[in-house]
Amino acid sequence: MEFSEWYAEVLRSAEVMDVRYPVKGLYVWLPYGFEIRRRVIERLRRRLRETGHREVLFPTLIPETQLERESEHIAGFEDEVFWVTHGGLKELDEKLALRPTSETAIYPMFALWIRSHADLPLKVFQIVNTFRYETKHTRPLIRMREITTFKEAHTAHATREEAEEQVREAFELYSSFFEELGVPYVASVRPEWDKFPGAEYTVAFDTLMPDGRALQIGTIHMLGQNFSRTFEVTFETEEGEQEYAYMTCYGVSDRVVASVIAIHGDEHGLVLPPDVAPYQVVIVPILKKGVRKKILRKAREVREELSEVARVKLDDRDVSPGRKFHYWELKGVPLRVELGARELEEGTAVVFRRDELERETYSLSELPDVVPRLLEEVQENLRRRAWERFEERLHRAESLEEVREFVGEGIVETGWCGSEECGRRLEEEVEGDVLGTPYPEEREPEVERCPVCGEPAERTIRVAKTY
RNA sequence: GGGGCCGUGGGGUAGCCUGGUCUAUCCUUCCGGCUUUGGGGGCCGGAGACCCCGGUUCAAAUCCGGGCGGCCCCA
Repeated sequence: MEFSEWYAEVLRSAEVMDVRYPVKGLYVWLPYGFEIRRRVIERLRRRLRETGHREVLFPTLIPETQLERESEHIAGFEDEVFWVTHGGLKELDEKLALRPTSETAIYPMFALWIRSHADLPLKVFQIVNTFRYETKHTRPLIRMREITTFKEAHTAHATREEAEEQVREAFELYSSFFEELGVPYVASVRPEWDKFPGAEYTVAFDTLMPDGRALQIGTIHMLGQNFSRTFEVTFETEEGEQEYAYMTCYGVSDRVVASVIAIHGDEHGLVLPPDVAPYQVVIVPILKKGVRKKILRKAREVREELSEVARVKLDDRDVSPGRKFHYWELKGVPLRVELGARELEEGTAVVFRRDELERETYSLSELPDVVPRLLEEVQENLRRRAWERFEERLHRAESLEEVREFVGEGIVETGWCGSEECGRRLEEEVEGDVLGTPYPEEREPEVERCPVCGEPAERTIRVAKTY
């Protein structure tokens, strides 16, 4: 089955999202999907807090004059901003933008909050929805007009070095976050022509969808003093001078959930990493006349015991076991415990692993030890498997022909002389997008020559078809 | 930015070209009942649809125009 088709089908049948909301690019999170989303958010929220970021919440609306203060920034967004133009029947004196991103909402407040070097560093984050007037093929969680879960952090620092250090911290933070979800990635410094509007440079994380196209799943922007100059974010140094703050911002969107779904899923449906699975274990009692009550009683016992070590669901609906098996596989529950007359007699249970689709029998008494161990194994196995598949599709190419050959089926690395002209030519020649150069910066490029001009390569450059 | 295809119960579809027994097909789903339950069980009964607006026509799911929505290809 083709990826788009599979993806749409899984979102629907596993009840992640309902795509039937009657506005293009807007979708409804269903309870099951919402639980996955919530767990993904919580993991990132915890990491941000642990690294000293404090959570805030800014308004959704940004006045036009404020949004347009940074010219380069607004130029990058102006054709995709949603505007609120009326209050009731009255036209507003000043239009209000639905935030396409929050820099211009947040930094004027930074200007008020930051007075002295003692106020720095300032590190905040918020988890909000943002809006983009997408005109082309929208897709749930991948390209939406309302991004429902933008987890954006904004920081201000006294020195460039500290801001650079913050970029590295953000890189570590996101790397471990993606690792935890088993989502493989490469981090690249985006080319000049594709950086965040208004930033000095942008580091982006890209993963690969099953169809071979790259998906940007996170970005880190070094803003330098660009925005602090525009928004007058100044502080008094120890020497008593006024100086502009050095700033960074970074964010991850709903796409991270899309990548978890797409990367781990299989022909049976979702395969959820135990860390973010709403249920980690489902108990399916196999009821038979006569012993029905006994089996149910035992199943409840098992549920109580396992609840100490995992999130457990007992499915005691009056439908056939086969149907329940399919249902919970579709939902991606990592482990299934099957309990029937046979097991009851032997004091055992069958445990089925969603990732490998394999069964094994354990004694009931060892289940509380086995389950956490298996959950860890599933988590690790998904991560490892995903990385293997990812690396298989990381290609190296010396010539344009080779780049062209691989560009539809993964990320291609080749040499680059460093000129924008060659970068853009490369995109045209191979019908792909330049993702950028490796971050952290490599010592020597692996490919010796730029395949476009033939000059010695200064950097490795990555190309892929993108979403 | 350019081009193409499509919209029928909750999901997937037949019908549309050639307007009229369409009182709209089939599968699935859902509800009630009985019977079942070790990989989507069976039987009986029931519920549920022509995207919206306008036009052509005696007559529109079907033809025409627009809107909204979806999918695909190319740049």
